[in-house]
Amino acid sequence: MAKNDEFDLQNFLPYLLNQAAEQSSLEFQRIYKDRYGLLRTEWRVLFHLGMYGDMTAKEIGARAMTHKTKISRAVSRLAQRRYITRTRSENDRRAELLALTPAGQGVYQELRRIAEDYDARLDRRFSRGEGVLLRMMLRRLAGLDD
Amino acid sequence: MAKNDEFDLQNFLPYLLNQAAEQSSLEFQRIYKDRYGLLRTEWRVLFHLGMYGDMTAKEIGARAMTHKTKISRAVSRLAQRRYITRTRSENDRRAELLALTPAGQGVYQELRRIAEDYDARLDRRFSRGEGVLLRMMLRRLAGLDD
DNA sequence: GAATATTAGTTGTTTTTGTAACTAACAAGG
DNA sequence: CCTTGTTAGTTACAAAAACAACTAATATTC
Repeated sequence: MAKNDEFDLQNFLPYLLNQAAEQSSLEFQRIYKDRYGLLRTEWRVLFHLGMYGDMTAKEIGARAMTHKTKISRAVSRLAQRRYITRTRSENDRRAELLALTPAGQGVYQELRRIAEDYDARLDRRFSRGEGVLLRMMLRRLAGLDD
Repeated sequence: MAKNDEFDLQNFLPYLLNQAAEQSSLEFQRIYKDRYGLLRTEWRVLFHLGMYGDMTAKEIGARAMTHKTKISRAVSRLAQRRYITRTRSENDRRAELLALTPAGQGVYQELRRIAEDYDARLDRRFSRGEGVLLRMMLRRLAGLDD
C-alpha cells in the first residue's frame, strides 16, 4: 500500500486541536466537575463574571461564543446553587444582570487559583517564547482577535 | 491598580484550545455532517481505516483516544450505511476486522481531499515555521508523542 | 400609535454522549 | 479441565448538548 504522501490525520489541525483541547482539559475538568459539581459552561459563566465583572447572559454568550440555551441553563443552575444572583435590568426588562454572590466569589477564587497553576504547569512544556506564540496562534484560530 | 494581574481567561490554554478547536472544526464539520450525514466519531473511524488500513475497533479507539462505546456506535452506523464491512477475526473471535467498502473508500477520498484543502487553508494564516511549530506543540499537549 | 420585526431569555423535544453493566471469547494458574 | 480473571465489543439507562418553538419586552416602520 502506497504511503500517503504527507497528509496525516495527526497533522490535520482540526483533529489535532480537538485532541489537544480534550487532553489538556481533562485534569481541570475533573476538578470543577468532581470537586465543585460544575459543568463546563458553568465554570465558564463563573469565570466570566469573576474576571470581567457583572454582565448579562447575552454578553457572556457573545464573549464565550456559546449558544444562549447553554448559557441559560448554566445560569439557572448557578443561581440555584446561590453562586450568582440575577437582577432584572432597569433599562431593558428582558435582560437580567448577573453577579457573583460571596459564595460564588469564593468558588471563583479557588478555581481561578487552580486554573492559574494548571496553566502554568502546561506552559512548562514550552519555552517562554513558544508559549506566547502558541497562544497567539490559537487566538487567531479561535477568531478572538477579529 | 489592575485587580487581575495578568491571568486572563482568553489565555488559559484549556479554554483557548477548546475555542480554537471548535472554531476550526466548524466548516469541516458542516461538510461531513450536512453533506455526508456523518458524526464526528464516524469520520474519524473512516479516516483511520482509509489512512492506516484495516484494523479493529479497539485499535481505532486506542489511536484516536476514544472510548469504545463511541467507536462501537460509529462502527454500527458506518456498517449500516455500507461504508465499512466487519469480519470476525480468525485468531480472536471476539474482535472484528473493519475495512472500507468501495463506497466507503469513495467517501473517504472525497473527505480527505476536502480535509487537505481545508488544512492548507488554515495553515495559510501562519508562516511555514509557525505551522510546524504549532503542530508540534499541539501533539505534545495531546500526548501523541508519548 | 398600531402593526411588525427583533431581541433576551426560557422551555420542550430530539440527538448524542457518558457510564455501568452485560455477553462472549480468550488466558492463565492451579 | 475448571475456576478466576481479562478483553472486545454491545446494550441499557442517565446526563448533556443541539435545535426548534415559545414568551415577554423593546425597536422599527408606516
